[in-house]
Amino acid sequence: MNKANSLSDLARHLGLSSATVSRALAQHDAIALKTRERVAQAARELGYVPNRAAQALASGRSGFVGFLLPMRGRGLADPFLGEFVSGLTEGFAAKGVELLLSAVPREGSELRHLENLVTSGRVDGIVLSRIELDDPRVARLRERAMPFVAHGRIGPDQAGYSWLDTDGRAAFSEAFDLLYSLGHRRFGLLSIDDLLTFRVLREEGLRSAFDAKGDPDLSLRHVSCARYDVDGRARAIARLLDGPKRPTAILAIADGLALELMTATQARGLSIPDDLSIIGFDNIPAAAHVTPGLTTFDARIAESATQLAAMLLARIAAPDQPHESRLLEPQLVLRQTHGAAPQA
Amino acid sequence: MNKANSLSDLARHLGLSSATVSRALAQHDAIALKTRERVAQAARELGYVPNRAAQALASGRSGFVGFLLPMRGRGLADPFLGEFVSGLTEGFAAKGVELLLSAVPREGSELRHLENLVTSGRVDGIVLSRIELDDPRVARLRERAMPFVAHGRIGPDQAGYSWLDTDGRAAFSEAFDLLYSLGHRRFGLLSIDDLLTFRVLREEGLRSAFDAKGDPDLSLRHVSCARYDVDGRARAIARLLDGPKRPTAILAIADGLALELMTATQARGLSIPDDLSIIGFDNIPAAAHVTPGLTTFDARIAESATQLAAMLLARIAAPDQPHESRLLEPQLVLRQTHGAAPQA
DNA sequence: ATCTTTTTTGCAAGCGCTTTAAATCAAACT
DNA sequence: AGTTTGATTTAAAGCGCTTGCAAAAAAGAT
Repeated sequence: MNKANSLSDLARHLGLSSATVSRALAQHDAIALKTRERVAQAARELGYVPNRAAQALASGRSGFVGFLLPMRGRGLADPFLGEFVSGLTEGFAAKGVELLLSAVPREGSELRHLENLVTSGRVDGIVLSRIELDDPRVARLRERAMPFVAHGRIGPDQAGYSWLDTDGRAAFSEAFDLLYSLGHRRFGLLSIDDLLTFRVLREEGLRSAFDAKGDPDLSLRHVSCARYDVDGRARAIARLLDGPKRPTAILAIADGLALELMTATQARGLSIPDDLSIIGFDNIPAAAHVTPGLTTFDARIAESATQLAAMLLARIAAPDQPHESRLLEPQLVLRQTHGAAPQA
Repeated sequence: MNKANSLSDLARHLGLSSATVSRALAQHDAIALKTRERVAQAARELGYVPNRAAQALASGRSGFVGFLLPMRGRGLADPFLGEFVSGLTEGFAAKGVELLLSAVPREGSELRHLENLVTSGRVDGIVLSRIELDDPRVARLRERAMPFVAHGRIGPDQAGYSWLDTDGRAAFSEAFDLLYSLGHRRFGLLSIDDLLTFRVLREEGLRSAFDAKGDPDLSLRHVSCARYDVDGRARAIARLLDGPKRPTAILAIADGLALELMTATQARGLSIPDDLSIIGFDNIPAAAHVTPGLTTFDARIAESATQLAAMLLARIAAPDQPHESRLLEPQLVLRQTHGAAPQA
């Protein structure tokens, strides 16, 4: 009962050819069921584990799947990404596939990085997140015929690739309507500069609900900041809070910003929600732990990721199937940062 | 200027043998510098990217490095793991190595999973975290001669493998002394059941500082809970807070527990730090955002991870070098959860 | 100019698996 | 017994790279 370290060891032990053993282990149905069982049994006994590199070279498939981890910002320490990648990992693990975490360098071209990842054959498929309008990565992967799925849509053109998104547009409309019904008329929007589609869609949602009211008393102060610029964020928040006619309700494009806004608000001695109502988006864990608890939308991050993982594996298995898209409805989580508008 | 998809394409284009080209790209110094440059240039122009699977098969090294991601608990949504893995990824990326995130199934043997990872040749090295006393993974990897580094020590035997740890023992002594000097005499310790070495060491640190005082007025209520059991944690916290002679100062083995303790404390209408002082460990981001800010030790998680990455790459490059170990001194971050003991 | 020595390059043999096409075998018909 | 057919298995050719060893070229020594 010595160990079998290669297919041919195993084949010799069984008195079979390595071709048969290979097919048997892959559950090819050209191989008699009895043989398949015999092989599986022997493999188990001899502790045979196939060599991944050899499989990859021969088959052209690495058995890995990639995720581009942006190294600007906080990486996985960002609660959103942490939960997202965790969900991905779990989704893939369920099918025995592993995630390759490919760090996108702070500077240097992300596209070149992606290109290299693809042509080196390190991965069989890729998960794209933080999709931008007309994201060039999508175009590139399509050219290269590399299976991928996107967390988010690239804009008007939503066909020709598989995506999953959370309906931030509907959510922001809903948030506006809620606050309006609570008497708020002076609104603020705290957003980011980047052309990420999620921000564009959420802004649209707010704007359309705002316009739908046709209320002349309504006002909206819209400020935005660079995503990774701490000072810039502080300045944006200051513009929102310190100007004349401060808004009584602010929507933040994501929970991270909402949390910073809360801190800044409290630092100014204002009360939440008595002086200011705040609603965020994502429902990161910290949203529940902060005081008062942040009212926000649950984006079901981990679940989205798990679904994306399954979608990607399906694409890899059948690249010619039509593309699939899913739009999840975020759920409003009512905590303590929203309330009636203050009396003038 | 058509693309070169394989080494031999490139070699043909250059009028060299593929052996020379291979060596040139690897910066072998048996190859003339001029040739190396010529090859590099051509590779760039023809967009040649080596096939990773072929390299792996031929060289016996995959070019990947593995991390076992525990799927019990919150995965990467755990702020500690998120920051840790992020630091790892960054450390490896600096050397062009990618991290394979291998999810350890909720049930099933972690050891078997590890064994499989090793013998399939998917990774050249492994980072182990959450080390237990006499961690069997360490023994296993040693047997298999697979390079690895550990975040933490396995216990008394601290040689024979490379590790990096944060000195939680010293930290907990320091925390105790601080609280003692603030007048606290009734202490609590909120800990976990698992045989993770970090908890054992931190407990030792507290205990030794406690014993060193030899103060008969001192008391210590020590409770612990299963790590992944929400109810269990709540019960443990209740035992700490609701008994007679409630402690006036509690050390939590990690920030996650400290945060839950804070919430529970406030839910009971107690004031922090007026009624109860709390000190945690790790300095996860939430520790700064919570109100009042949590006094804790900065474990420099990301930095530890980055150092571990470098240590692992060094081991892979030179497996016969002596083992290295590093002990980082955590820094006490004074925020608002510690204060003078309440008057009896 | 010849013989060494040192540099530089090439030959060829794998690495361990998958896969195409062909061979073998057993069963089922004439 | 001779075919035919369908079910199984095998031989062999790679996949694209690395690397030990040998050969060729260049440089130095005599």
